[in-house]
Amino acid sequence: MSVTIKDVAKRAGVSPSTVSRVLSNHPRISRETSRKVKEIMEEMGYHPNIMAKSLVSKTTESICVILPKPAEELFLNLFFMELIRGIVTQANRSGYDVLISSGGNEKEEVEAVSRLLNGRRVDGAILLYSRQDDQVVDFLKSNNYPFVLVGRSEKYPDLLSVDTDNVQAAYDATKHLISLGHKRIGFVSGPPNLIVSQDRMKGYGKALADAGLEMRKEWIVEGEFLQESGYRAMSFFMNLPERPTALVIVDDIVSFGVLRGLHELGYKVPEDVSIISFNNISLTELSTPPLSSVDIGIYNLGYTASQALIQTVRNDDKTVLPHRYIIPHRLMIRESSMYSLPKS
Amino acid sequence: MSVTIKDVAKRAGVSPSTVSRVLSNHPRISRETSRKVKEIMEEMGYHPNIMAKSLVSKTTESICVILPKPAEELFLNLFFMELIRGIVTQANRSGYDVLISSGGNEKEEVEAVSRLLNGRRVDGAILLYSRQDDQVVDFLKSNNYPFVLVGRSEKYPDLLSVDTDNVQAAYDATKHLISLGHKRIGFVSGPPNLIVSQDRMKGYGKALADAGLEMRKEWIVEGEFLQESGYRAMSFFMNLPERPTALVIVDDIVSFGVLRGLHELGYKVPEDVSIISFNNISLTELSTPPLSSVDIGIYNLGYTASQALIQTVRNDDKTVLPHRYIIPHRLMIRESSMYSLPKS
DNA sequence: CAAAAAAACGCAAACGGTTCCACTGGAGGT
DNA sequence: ACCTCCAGTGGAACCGTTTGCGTTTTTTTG
Repeated sequence: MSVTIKDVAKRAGVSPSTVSRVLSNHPRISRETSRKVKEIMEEMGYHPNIMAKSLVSKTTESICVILPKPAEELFLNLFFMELIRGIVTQANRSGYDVLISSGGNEKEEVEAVSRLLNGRRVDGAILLYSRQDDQVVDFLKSNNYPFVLVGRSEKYPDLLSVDTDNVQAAYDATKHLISLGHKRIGFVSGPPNLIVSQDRMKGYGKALADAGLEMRKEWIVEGEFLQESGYRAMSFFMNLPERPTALVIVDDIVSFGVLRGLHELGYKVPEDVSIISFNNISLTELSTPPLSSVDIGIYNLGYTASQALIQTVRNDDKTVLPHRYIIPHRLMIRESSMYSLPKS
Repeated sequence: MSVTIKDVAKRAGVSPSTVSRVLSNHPRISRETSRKVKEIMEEMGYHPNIMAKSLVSKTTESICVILPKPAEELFLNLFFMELIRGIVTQANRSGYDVLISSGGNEKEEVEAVSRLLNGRRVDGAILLYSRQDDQVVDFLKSNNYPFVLVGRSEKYPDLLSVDTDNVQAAYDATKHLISLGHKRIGFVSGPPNLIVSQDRMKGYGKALADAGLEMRKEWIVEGEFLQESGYRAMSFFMNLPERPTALVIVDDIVSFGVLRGLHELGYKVPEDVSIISFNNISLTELSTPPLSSVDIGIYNLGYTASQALIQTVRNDDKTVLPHRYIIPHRLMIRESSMYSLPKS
């Protein structure tokens, strides 16, 4: 069928071993033989069978990325595209392939990742999200498989991971609003079991506390990473007797919903309500008004994650050296928070 | 190291062949043996080695999707995320894995796809874009590898492909604008070597012709699938002595740029200029004003593509039955084109 | 110039499965 | 009681590579 190493060997009058050694340019192959074999390979259209190779070498030169539980919801987010782009670019650059997998629920995720790792189809995994108590992490950890987490785990603080300092990022964002004179600052959060929601909430609270401002329960709502969440949050906030004048929002996508809600209720951004959110996906600058956002370097997160993982799996002694890579963030101030509250 | 079929066999007191047969539940294995072997597999934590399996079965149960040339630009688009989501979902559902690959340029794409297919790492490929003269298509076609095209090829009309009827879609969109009373309708196109640009332009032209309207060269601009393109198009259009009153725009992302340009120049949408674009990515409904868009069922495109490909590779006699799947489109009319031109 | 060292290459055993073919034992047919 | 047939299983070759070790050839060296 397809031309194998043996065919090449026969044609070149050498042994298969020699051909193999030419392939991996082994030091003890003569210039001459190497040249000749390569020529014949070219001529016969030889391509190494990757499966056979990984069978014996016990390494697949590929990694997988596990999409979070409700891929249907979250996948919509530009966030993941950016991340994947970073991962794929880096991986391909290092000669690795990337395999994408998703599961309808956490159990299916575990099954998928088990099939992939246990079946030796991939060398390692990248997890795009860290839930509070993640079965996938448990699995990977207990089987001692190489993996890197984009985010962080509370249960295992010492994992190989790449993350944003979300507490600090939220702190900075909140402080920015405070510096504009706001005293009543609300927070629109994501799913409470996501570490990222918790961290950002924490930074928000810390900034308020440091400024001597009160943090009111009714100024905090939880939701999903969906536009609807922002929209619903608005009808709630705006019916309050005492409304927040500024909002920290857990994700840009939610901000879009907030924007729409505010618009429909007749409020102006930033005059009536100033807002700032996280991730700085493209499009934040295109909304009206353009959204202030904390750029967390998504592409970079993916790129770094891939790099860290591949470095680990390449390491022969397979010791996963735990390390937390923190990707720097920075505030992108745009119109949605370019308004200082008049002193009243 | 890891528990193999032989370990299980030994422990169960049967031969490896039998274990293998249990795995693929071969008809001629007794209930009893099957039960027992399965029990032992469970107990020992056996997982089949996928590489070994594909080495002999010559099938990998995985496909790859090739990201278009400048992944860095286009990847940004929500379009691809939706598509990939559809592909991955369907593939996983059919027990297939999906491998993502990108290349810096067309040659690298060919190399990647060659490595993957020739190296027997994947069974088939999905191409996300059809350029005018695509080397990847040439490669796949001439090597007789199974693949499906999302889009269409002019060179080979008879490929397995899934597509939108872009001519008709553009026709419908344009006709919609005409029905609102517009006579001066412009077109913002994408890269001219992309079939999709050409088709949409064709439909646009056809609708104009059918309505007896003129199609002026200066009302057509070409660009990229980028916001900037839309932005630039606006400064051009709006400096024309005779400006179009409505625009058909090749992609939603470009519309966002158009919107910004128009906003900065002080024009109102839809009163001064009505616009409609293609793809209906989420966020079209969130812009101000919400964008009219032709929904082309992106997720469905991906889902169908994956289905078609897997069906093909599963077919033993590997004959790729050419077929064009057309995914239906539909107009989503929103505020950006909800304005009838006053009779003047 | 012989011996030792180095260089270049071949042999064969893996890697973990699948599958064709052969073998066994019991059921059914005559 | 003998033959046939078939369900159930085992044996062994093979898929296409890699690699440790041994063998041959060449070069170096005393």
